[in-house]
Amino acid sequence: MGETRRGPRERMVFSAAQLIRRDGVAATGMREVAAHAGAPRGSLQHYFPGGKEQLVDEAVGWAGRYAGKRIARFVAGLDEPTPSGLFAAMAAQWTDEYAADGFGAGCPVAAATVECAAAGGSTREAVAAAFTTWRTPLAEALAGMGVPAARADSLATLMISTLEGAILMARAARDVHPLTTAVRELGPLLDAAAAPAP
Amino acid sequence: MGETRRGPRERMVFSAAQLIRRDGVAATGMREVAAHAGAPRGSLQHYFPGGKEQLVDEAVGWAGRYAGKRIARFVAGLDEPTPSGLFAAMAAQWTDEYAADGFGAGCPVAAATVECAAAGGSTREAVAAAFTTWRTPLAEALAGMGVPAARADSLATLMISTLEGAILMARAARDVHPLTTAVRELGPLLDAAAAPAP
DNA sequence: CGGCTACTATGACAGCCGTCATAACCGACT
DNA sequence: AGTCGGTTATGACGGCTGTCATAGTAGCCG
Repeated sequence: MGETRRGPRERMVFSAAQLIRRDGVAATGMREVAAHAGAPRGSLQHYFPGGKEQLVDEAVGWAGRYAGKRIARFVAGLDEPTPSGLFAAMAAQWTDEYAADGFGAGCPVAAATVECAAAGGSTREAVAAAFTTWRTPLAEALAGMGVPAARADSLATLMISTLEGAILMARAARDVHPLTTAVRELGPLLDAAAAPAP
Repeated sequence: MGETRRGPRERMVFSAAQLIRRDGVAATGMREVAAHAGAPRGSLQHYFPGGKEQLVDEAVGWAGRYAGKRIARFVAGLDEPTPSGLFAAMAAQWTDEYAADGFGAGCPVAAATVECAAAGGSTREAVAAAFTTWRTPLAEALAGMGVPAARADSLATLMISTLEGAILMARAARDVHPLTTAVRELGPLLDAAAAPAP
């Protein structure tokens, strides 16, 4: 475990991310977050004086850092480092979860983007930062696999775009098909970019 | 105009779709929909006895049919019909809107998916149907351009996934870059699939 | 003219929300 | 022993939500 050893503050951020990626931002209540984290309700205003917006922002930031750190782990787990293998590992995280626990949850950053991008609060900057903390290590990993620096960032953006969209369609259809299709169709393109120029 | 000539019922569905794609499902109130449509509040329970869920479902269905019908118009507008040209036209609809009106709105189907996929109501089936209504004519258009039937549906899924994800990242960053990147990187792959097999 | 249907109008209701105010606990330090 | 800062506890508040009940109006039809 050790999970429950983390302080109540971090547990609430984690719980907020989990509830947001399942039900969305608006449908996730502050009281619900505290209850899910096993934290006292009174701690909410103590740890998050900025209110719900601060809690959502931190949950989004946590998700972005989590995704960014996973990149290195995925690369380390590959037999031979190829862009298509990395993308397949990223998608497998979702197909595995959907096969094991059902299609109940998506990406919390996507949820916050859909619900808060137009509102103009600080959450829009938080989601932008989260995508950056996700894309940057991904682009660096691609560069380390031989992708020219000029294209690495573009392909990283493409990979995240396609993955997010495939997650969306998979949840809608309750079928991992969009995810497996994305891996199959995009793989050759990614590896071709890593091949040494002729 | 002619727009205002449509009955109040259709106007409310249209307004619901517009508000949902901007603020999300939960943040869009019934009273707000009626006001936006210039329709009397009392008509809500008359035209939508199924409540908010019915209204959201119909808004999602409308959006799916709209996207499906746009495919034929895009194809008709191309100088020479190629998969990459079609994808570019689909993305251009978003880059044009974002350039003209800002990044205030996304895809209503995506919003409904994020917020209602876990709830288990009828909306999840509505979003699944909407994606099908969108993907089917797209796959047929690809097949008409020479893409083998077996791959047409996969590429259609890939195109919608990537487009939805790029819309998401574009709104987060307030930058159309993800959309233009998707078109540039995915174009060659799509056209290669339409080339006659060697 | 009566009546019937389609639509509109309005107010009330219970429920949940985020936020705030206030007070109590509690371990630590001197 | 005392007190002080970091936590927790609890209740209240106003506002908004979806939904319902009820009454009212308009217009066609016999």
